[in-house]
Amino acid sequence: MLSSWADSVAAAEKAAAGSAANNGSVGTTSAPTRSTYVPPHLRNRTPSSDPPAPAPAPVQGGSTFAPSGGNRWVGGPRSDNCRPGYGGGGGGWNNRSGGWDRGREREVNPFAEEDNTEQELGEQENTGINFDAYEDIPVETSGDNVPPPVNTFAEIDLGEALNQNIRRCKYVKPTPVQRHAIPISLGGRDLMACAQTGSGKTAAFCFPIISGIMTGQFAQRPRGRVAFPLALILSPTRELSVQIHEEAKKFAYQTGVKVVVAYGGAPINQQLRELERGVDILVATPGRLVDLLERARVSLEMIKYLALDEADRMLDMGFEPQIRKIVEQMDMPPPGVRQTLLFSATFPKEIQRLASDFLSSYIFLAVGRVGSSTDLIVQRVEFVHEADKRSHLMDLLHAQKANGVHGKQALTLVFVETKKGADSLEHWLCMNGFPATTIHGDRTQQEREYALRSFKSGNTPILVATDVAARGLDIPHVAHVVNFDLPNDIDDYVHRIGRTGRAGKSGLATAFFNENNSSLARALAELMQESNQEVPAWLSRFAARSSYGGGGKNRRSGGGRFGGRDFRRDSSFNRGGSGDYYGGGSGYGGAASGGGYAGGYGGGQGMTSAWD
DNA sequence: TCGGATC
Repeated sequence: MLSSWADSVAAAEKAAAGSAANNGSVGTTSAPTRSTYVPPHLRNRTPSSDPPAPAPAPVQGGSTFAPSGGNRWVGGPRSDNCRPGYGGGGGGWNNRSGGWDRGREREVNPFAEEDNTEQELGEQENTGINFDAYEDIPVETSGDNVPPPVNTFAEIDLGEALNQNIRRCKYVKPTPVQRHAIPISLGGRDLMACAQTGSGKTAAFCFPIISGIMTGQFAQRPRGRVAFPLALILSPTRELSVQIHEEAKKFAYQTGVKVVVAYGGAPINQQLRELERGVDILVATPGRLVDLLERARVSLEMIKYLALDEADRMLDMGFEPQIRKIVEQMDMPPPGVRQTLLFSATFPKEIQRLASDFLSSYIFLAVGRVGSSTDLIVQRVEFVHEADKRSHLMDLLHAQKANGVHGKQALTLVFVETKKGADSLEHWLCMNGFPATTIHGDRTQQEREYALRSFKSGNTPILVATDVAARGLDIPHVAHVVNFDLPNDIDDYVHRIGRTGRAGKSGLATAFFNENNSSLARALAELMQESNQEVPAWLSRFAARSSYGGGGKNRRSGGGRFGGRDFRRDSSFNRGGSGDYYGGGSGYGGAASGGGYAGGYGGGQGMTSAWD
């Protein structure tokens, strides 16, 4: 029993060994300060020979940042016997966006660190991209006049600077979502896209935005106290915004397109200074953006592109008011004037209906996950009473350890329901000899980011997390996701298990189920069946017992193999019935042609696709 | 209910 789990992890680890590490890049992306507006495509013409920048003008509101609140930003994270000491080397706010180092105006090469990483990891790390796994991805598009997909980056005119960054990223061929979404976006169309994280969707919306900003003729934007971004990318968690920012900086390197991130929990002054130096693409979490808008430090008047990542989360109960405020009640241009791109792995139909308020004549795109026909995530459900969860987890971890499955190449991500529960489980694991850390909303931002780094590096190979880590985070080498507490919503389950099995690799997801999870039984059983997983008989019995009579609370919403379905086409939805839960079958399959491999880029061993 | 998201 136990050994079979461990074997699965071992298999997952083996398969996962190919994905290249994606260490966060570090550095500043500061364009030289200019007194007059220069179109982005004319900026940074000769970056390598840029003369040293003149001393920057004094920054409004005090040029030295002093953490006025006192210790919150100064000290390390709380000391835990489990968390390695905070030696000052790796942490600190000045580490990422470089706001403390204003004298240095040259754009830092975001690829520098990665080259080292790749060498460290060695060749075997880079041979595992499973190209075959996505030749038969099911794809559905709907809407009027859908632009045809492309098979290579070369077919798209993204401009030389962007093409060079694509080569630097070692992207060889576009992923399915990129093949479809990029031509749609370049065609100026609004888009609602269902695609799993790890399917390359960040690039899918960043490439067209960057390209559009480079080639577009935009009115001159005043420099000064108010920032006028041309593109806005919103995401539901701070860490995800950080991740998108880091990726976008790579894509925008030496294009002259300036990407700035703004999120809460971090000192705002630094972000304000970045904004004052000019911003083309603003990546933000909703709360901090609202703050900036209310302070009149950002105007959305010039927005040409609006992208919502994890769009279904952004439009659910908790976030919708803030999103409506940003999108509808400030100075954002209306749909049809701006271009709107919505991305998520799941798209409940009710949310699709809400989202259509933000869109104009949009195209719906659904891309199945990699290897959807033979799902690469092995899902297991164990019946575990509440009181037995800890010891059961311990059994799993011991079995993994006995199999030598631990450390950097086999990270274990444990999801729990509450923040207190996360702390308590982390403490308990540490007491029992398993190096663990935790990420949740009660920790300071500094602690959260430190925990994530420590986990990614393998330093703390167990991460106990709330749903803050469920969506979008790109953590290579997560071999095992444990749903210690199952979520109430099947979509959250889909997002959680999506932290493993990335980039066409396999992964293992174990869920602890008991009578408290009855309401999830049906949706879980259906999801597992749909993805060719073994459904325990006892779970089927739970599912039968808790039948809701159709499309009630736990409606299937498109997190499965096919990634969703356009609610505009779903007559049963429009009739208010429930009938077709999956919307599978008929509409799928045609558009994604395989083959067409660009070939020429990185060459040889090091080549990867655009998954990460 | 929980979780996340500004100060």
